Amino acid sequence: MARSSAARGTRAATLSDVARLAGVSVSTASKALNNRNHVHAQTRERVLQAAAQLSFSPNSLARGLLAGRTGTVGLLTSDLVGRFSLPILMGAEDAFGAGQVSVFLCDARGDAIRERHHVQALLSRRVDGLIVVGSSTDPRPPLADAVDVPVVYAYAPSEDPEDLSIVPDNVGAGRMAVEHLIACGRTRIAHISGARHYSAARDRAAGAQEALDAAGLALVGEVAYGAWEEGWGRAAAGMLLDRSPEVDAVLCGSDQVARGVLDTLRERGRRVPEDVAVMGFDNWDVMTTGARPQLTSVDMNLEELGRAAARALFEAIDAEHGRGVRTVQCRVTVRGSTAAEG
Amino acid sequence: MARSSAARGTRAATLSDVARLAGVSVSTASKALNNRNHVHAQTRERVLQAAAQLSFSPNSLARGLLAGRTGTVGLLTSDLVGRFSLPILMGAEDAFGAGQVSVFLCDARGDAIRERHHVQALLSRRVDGLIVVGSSTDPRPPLADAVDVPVVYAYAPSEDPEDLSIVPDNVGAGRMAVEHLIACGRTRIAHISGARHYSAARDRAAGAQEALDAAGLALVGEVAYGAWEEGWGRAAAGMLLDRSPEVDAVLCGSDQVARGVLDTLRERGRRVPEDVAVMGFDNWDVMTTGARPQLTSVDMNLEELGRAAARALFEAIDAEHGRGVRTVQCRVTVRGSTAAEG
DNA sequence: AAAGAGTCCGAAAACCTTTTCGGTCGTTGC
DNA sequence: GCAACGACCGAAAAGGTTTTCGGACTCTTT
Repeated sequence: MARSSAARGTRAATLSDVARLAGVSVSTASKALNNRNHVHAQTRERVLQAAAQLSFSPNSLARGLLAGRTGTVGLLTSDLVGRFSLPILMGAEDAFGAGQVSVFLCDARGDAIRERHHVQALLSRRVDGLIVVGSSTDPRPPLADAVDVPVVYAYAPSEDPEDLSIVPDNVGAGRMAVEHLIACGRTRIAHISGARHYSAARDRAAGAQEALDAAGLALVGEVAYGAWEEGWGRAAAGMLLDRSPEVDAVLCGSDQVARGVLDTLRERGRRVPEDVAVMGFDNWDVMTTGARPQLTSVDMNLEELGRAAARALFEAIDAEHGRGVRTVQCRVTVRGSTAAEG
Repeated sequence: MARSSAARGTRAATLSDVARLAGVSVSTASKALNNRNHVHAQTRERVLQAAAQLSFSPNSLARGLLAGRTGTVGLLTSDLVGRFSLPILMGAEDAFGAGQVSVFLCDARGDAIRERHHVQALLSRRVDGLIVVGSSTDPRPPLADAVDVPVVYAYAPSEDPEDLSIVPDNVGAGRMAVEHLIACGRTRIAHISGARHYSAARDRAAGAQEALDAAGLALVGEVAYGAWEEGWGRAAAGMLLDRSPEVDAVLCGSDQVARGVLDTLRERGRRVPEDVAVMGFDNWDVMTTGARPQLTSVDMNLEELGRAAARALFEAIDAEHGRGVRTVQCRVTVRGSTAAEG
């Protein structure tokens, strides 16, 4: 008895068992189960019945060993707790799940040693490909090991331009946000962002500036960089109102920052959206729908990003491996904090 | 050429390649790499060098096929986006990651069909065990298929008491919370909870009542069941203050509800924690640290729960399969909303 | 009746590793 | 010098599946 638990039965049925029960050879049983050519209908029926009776399920290990393909991919993330890797992971699982692919999940915790360890383990399990999900949109070093399967970097691009990376379009997101505010009739727009050393913060600000330039507008004050926290939003909004009371819209670096800004505006007696429109980034539902009024936000389309990464990996497995950085479009989700009727 | 991408090299090195390069047989190479008995030190060295030169990594499929053990487990979750499955998943990955175990991640999206599909796929990949993570603490039906590997249910217990389930101690959490409030000197405690049809809400309320009884206190008003949302917290707090203005502490069903309660208290001019103490459940950092004042909360110890599930699965694989429902203790994380000096 | 065509089935190799068992060689003790 | 023994290495089987190839059988055609 290899398995020791009393609750569990004997070992799983094998193809030989099915063949024996059906009174045919293993090769015939295999062909019958895989709908291969030239098996008598009656024979096939017997085999199918035998397989059902034994609740046979083919051993993927043996199959993978033979085929040189396992139908598995590795998903290497850097911060499972993080807010961003999760929807990506979800999208990837989604795109794979329909087919015959299973996903190995690994969390490197931002530790290079652990990452190499995981990569080695995945390679030894003969994954068909790898998706590497970063924890911020800042570029990350490529995998340390030589990997003989395709790799797609998601969210954080690889520093090596020869690698294939799929990232959100932060510049476009900034542009879209300002365009939305302008469409709402706002002209005196301020920008309270997150931590300056994040490329996401700088890219969004750059996109916002593009849209302002295109409309012949100027930002109210400077971009206020700080932290991705509500507290920063509250503090920055206070300073903004002191210095530039004429502001009629605040673009915030994240939904959390926006929540803080909303709090300060409320306390200072500014009505949202009548006096000041507010919007954030990320479209994190728990932040946006809990806010008063509900928060307009730019959705970074992370699930779609995950799906795109999965699709790209499929392509790379089956055909040619792409290169360079591809971006995924974002979209504005309008709620009460910018729409007057909200 | 099995692999078609030009960027990738030829197929991975196999043990035969190593043996050939080292000038020994495959069996000797195997023994050398696995530190088996009776291999000449010099021979072993040659083999190791050859393996390094070819960057050989043993094929886990072949190994698993032979050993009857794959060193993989399936992690079946019901809502990957959800807030609760993630830390559990993280803890499980943590406990496994140290060893030689890899994790297959599957998300059933609460769909029974998809769940069966995933279970079948996992079984065909010959996982050594399964962890099933629910999306709420309400009991869930056991897996539909007969599974010949150990299964551990985490967060949501199985309806079958013969299964092994590991869940947070919601009753204890409610008790702890009230004990903390009492320790802070509060005696007029109200409870604004979440949706009534969640066992988590009812269990926490029951635990809270136990602690009140033990202290000879009565709840202010009834338990206010509603929804797990900030909006409900705001509304319920308003009603509470209208009906029972003497209240000096509000225990909230979740951190989100607590955030709403805090908002209303602030607007009504009640100081927190001086006039009214507030606490929540879940200890969701983004909710607790963003709040003003920062929110005291009961941490459900979900990562520990994930680790416990992983450990229990290990035991079940190696030895005997446990049964019944085990609970994981919670702990209070004190912040400014109950501690006067915060 | 014989040959040919077609239909179906089975034997065997292949995938890669581990383990068991047998074999070779040198050495030691008598 | 011979037997026994120890140290080391190699052959082979096992694990489960898929695929190729050849063989056997049936049916048709001449």
